[in-house]
Amino acid sequence: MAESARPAADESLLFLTDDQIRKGIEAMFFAYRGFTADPDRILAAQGYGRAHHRAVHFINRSPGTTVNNLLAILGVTKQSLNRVLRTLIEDGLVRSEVGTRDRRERNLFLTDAGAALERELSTAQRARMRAAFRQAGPEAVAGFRRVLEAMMDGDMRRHYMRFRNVEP
Amino acid sequence: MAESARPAADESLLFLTDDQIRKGIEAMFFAYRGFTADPDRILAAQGYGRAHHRAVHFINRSPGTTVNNLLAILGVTKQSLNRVLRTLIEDGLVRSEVGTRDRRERNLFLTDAGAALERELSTAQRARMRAAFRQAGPEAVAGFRRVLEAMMDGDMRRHYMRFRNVEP
DNA sequence: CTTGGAATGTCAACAAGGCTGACATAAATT
DNA sequence: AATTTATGTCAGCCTTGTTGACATTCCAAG
Repeated sequence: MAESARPAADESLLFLTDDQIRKGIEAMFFAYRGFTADPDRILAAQGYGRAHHRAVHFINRSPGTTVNNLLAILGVTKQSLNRVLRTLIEDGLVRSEVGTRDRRERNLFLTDAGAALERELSTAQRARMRAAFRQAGPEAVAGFRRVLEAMMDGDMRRHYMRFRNVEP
Repeated sequence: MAESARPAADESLLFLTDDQIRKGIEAMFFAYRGFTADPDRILAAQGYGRAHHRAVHFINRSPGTTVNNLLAILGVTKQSLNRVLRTLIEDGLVRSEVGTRDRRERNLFLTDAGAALERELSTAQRARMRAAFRQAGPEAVAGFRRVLEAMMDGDMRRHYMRFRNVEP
């Protein structure tokens, strides 16, 4: 805010022009395609889809999670999740145990085979993310995270934040 | 590789640890939900889906674009796109004109009604993006864009970059 | 001019993965 | 004992993706 105020209006807020925002929207669209491309290929080769990936990811992330928990995180209906979960259990990738605390609940775990698939998917996805992070640099990564966190719905931000607080 | 490699490994590369990368992956997942949430509500109320949004968005972005062009950008089959396009044309949101240069081609335009829907969708989506941008600040936005661009597939980056070079 | 091939559209069939509604069961809670 | 909760399951519907086959239109090369 020294001698000239114009640069402040023209430059400091340039990132909020409609055109910049539209660029951001399209960046999000195209980047998400890249984000899912590698796992999609692996999944398709095994007869699975993104829904399976999501389930496997979050079961791995908090082993022993319940069906209800997963429903809240994934934001789908139980019927939809159940269909996916059933195939994963039948195929021996997920193990469903009757809850100890509350025997109505089912605690979900990855089997060794499930963990192997998770690792394969995750490795591919992380490789791309790591390459993008490395290319963009640490400050860009911090900014990336800040913008994404601000873009989440409140509920989702809650899940994103307190994810590790799930009983083992 | 000066006297101490530890600081470089511990701090400067912290953003490349598996845990940081996983955080980035989940941020991307949860943020994309927020990204599409508002348009999804508007679309559902009118009996449309995301596919319609995408078509409307990119026709608005480059009026007169051809079906083939759209196919390349959206990455779906012509049959899939055609179904969406047909309903949009029937509903009077999109106008399809026989190409002048090459009369096999169809040039696609939004009608006034189509432009109105586009505006409604875009306004909602931009509002959220703008709020996120404002909250995160200009440097974060620059980082956000850099990471997303690095995450795109080559093809998609091409579309993202030279988008305005479409004949009018 | 004829023919080959490209661009587009259309029909049919199918699958994944969302959704709703209805209902069953077991277990916890009141 | 009655109710609520967590889960599973059946049936049916929608959107949006896929393949394959085939027609039409029209440019361009022979």
